[in-house]
Amino acid sequence: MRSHYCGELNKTHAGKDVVLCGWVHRRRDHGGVIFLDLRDRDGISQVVFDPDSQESFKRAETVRSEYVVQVTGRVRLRPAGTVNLDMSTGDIEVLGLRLEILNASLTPPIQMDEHVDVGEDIRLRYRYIDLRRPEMAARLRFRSKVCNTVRNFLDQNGFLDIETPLLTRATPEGARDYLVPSRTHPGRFFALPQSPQLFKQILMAAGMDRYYQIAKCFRDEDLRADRQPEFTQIDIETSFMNEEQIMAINEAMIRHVFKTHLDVDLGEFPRLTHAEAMRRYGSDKPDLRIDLELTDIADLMQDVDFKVFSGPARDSESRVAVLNVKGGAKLSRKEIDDYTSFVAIYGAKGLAWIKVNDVQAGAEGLQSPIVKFLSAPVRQQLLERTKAENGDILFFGADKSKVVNEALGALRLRVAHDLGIVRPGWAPLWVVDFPMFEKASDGSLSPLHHPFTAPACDEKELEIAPLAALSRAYDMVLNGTELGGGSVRINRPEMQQRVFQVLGIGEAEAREKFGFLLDALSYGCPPHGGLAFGLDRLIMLMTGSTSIREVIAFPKTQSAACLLTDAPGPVSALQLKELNIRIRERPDEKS
RNA sequence: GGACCGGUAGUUCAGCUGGUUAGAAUGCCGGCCUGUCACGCCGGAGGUCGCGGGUUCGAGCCCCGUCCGGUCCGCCA
Repeated sequence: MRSHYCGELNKTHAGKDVVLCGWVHRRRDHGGVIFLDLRDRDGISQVVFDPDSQESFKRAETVRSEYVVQVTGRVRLRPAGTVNLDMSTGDIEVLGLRLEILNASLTPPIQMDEHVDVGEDIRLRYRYIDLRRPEMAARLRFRSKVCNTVRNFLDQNGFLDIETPLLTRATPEGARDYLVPSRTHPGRFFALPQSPQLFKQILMAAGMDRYYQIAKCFRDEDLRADRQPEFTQIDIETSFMNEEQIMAINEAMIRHVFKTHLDVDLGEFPRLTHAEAMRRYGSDKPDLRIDLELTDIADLMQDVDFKVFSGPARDSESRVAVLNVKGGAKLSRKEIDDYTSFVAIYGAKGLAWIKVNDVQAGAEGLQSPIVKFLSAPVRQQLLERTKAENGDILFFGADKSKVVNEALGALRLRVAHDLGIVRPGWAPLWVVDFPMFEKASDGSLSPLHHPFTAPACDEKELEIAPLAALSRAYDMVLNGTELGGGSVRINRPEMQQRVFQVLGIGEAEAREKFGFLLDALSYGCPPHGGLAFGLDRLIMLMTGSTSIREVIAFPKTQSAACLLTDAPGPVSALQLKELNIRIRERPDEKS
């Protein structure tokens, strides 16, 4: 039907007869001459119809936006002065000799016009039109090409692409599962996998040595701009490699992807320990494009009441830290108030601040509601330790560590974006030496990664001081986004049991839920580890998209619905009966 | 579960302190136009102001509820 894509034509095709198929992007009817911008997946070419070919000219008068047409014509250089430098095909045009209308279109709800941005609900409802837009087509193409590069890279490094089941067991830990009722086992349910974690470990036990999969994962949790209920991971696992080797090969892969598709050299990724990341940036996924850092000052503030900072009474979990915002003294009272409400989202009760006008002038040089509570030596040390200079503003956090980290960590990002001091480019890093466990609000321990992560200590140390134990986990972070995370796994059943124990999962319960894993570890499971990348987030970052939905063909809305198909939908009484399911109250069905 | 923003023509939006017949741009329809490229010019059609209730002489505007879309907190081992 077609000889060329619209976007591939250029000067070298001049004089050639071509057949193009595509959508009418725009029609410009000048009465005696009609221009059609014809668009396909690949780009846009201008087709000209003039009255010399009467039949096609007449037909060209009738076509409208988004009609699907086939054009037979001849490529020619555009007349002098009519070259369009903004178009990749702007040197040429196609003289239309024949025009076939393959299908008509209603007036589209989305204008194919880069100057109008349509609401996202309309875009999702009419996704097939939205995806015709060149930016969207380009993003999906980019995604496809990156996947291809990843597959080739892993294939060349000996990784096998192995599929794991989508119908699997519910795991009560972690995120909420999407459940699938079993017809053949009344009252029982499959769960869609939150990740292929256990299957890939079992593949290692099975001697597959190196595995990868571009895998769909499902989590029934509330959505965000960078979170979808179903999403895609580049899932990787290897045997007989330590964390250094695993990190090296994954770093090489990401570096290769950036070089291939963005011509960016990411260089060697720096490393930060989890503790250092929290201390300096208040975050376990710091954006290193921002130079601002937190400074601890608990020792300086020993004699200062936390009320000065609007914080709760001091205790063993407290942290006192300062964020020095370079050049921030120009912030207005209104802006500071806005930041105060901003940190309140993260639980901070207030936001004390000091504008540094003149470091030499003592209290006189500092503009602040709290400076009167600080002695001269404290002021002096504060300025020295935060490396404050004239024109800076210091923001204080004094609260539970968690609150200080989250509030000042988020403030750091927010202020840097507002002030435009985020360095352009790419800032990758590894975060390592994560703690094994953290204390939940009810006092119980929960794993920081997942319960199959190997500790960096032996069983005895783990038992004595679980909160002090570090894990053999690592996260890859890029520009403040967690791109992927992984670990060396536990490969001996005794250690796995011990970790379950620390987590309060008894032996019987562990057997019931993870017996198959413990068995697999008991029959000669090699040392192994791996990593999983969020493919959607990777593509989002690489394409500069603001939402994960921009790089997914058919995403869900924030309430986890599909506006295109109107899923989830009701099912018939018969279907429910076969599944042995009764709905307690049937909610009003949408018409 | 919670906070905040939004919902008015096919689309993107405006609509003042509650007051006559709800506007603009674009798209759409008709006419004119032989070098445009967001073509231009002339004319025209197009509205359940998300939905339900309330206050009022009177509601797009105020109040209550609800639905939908979005951002965030919680949540996401």
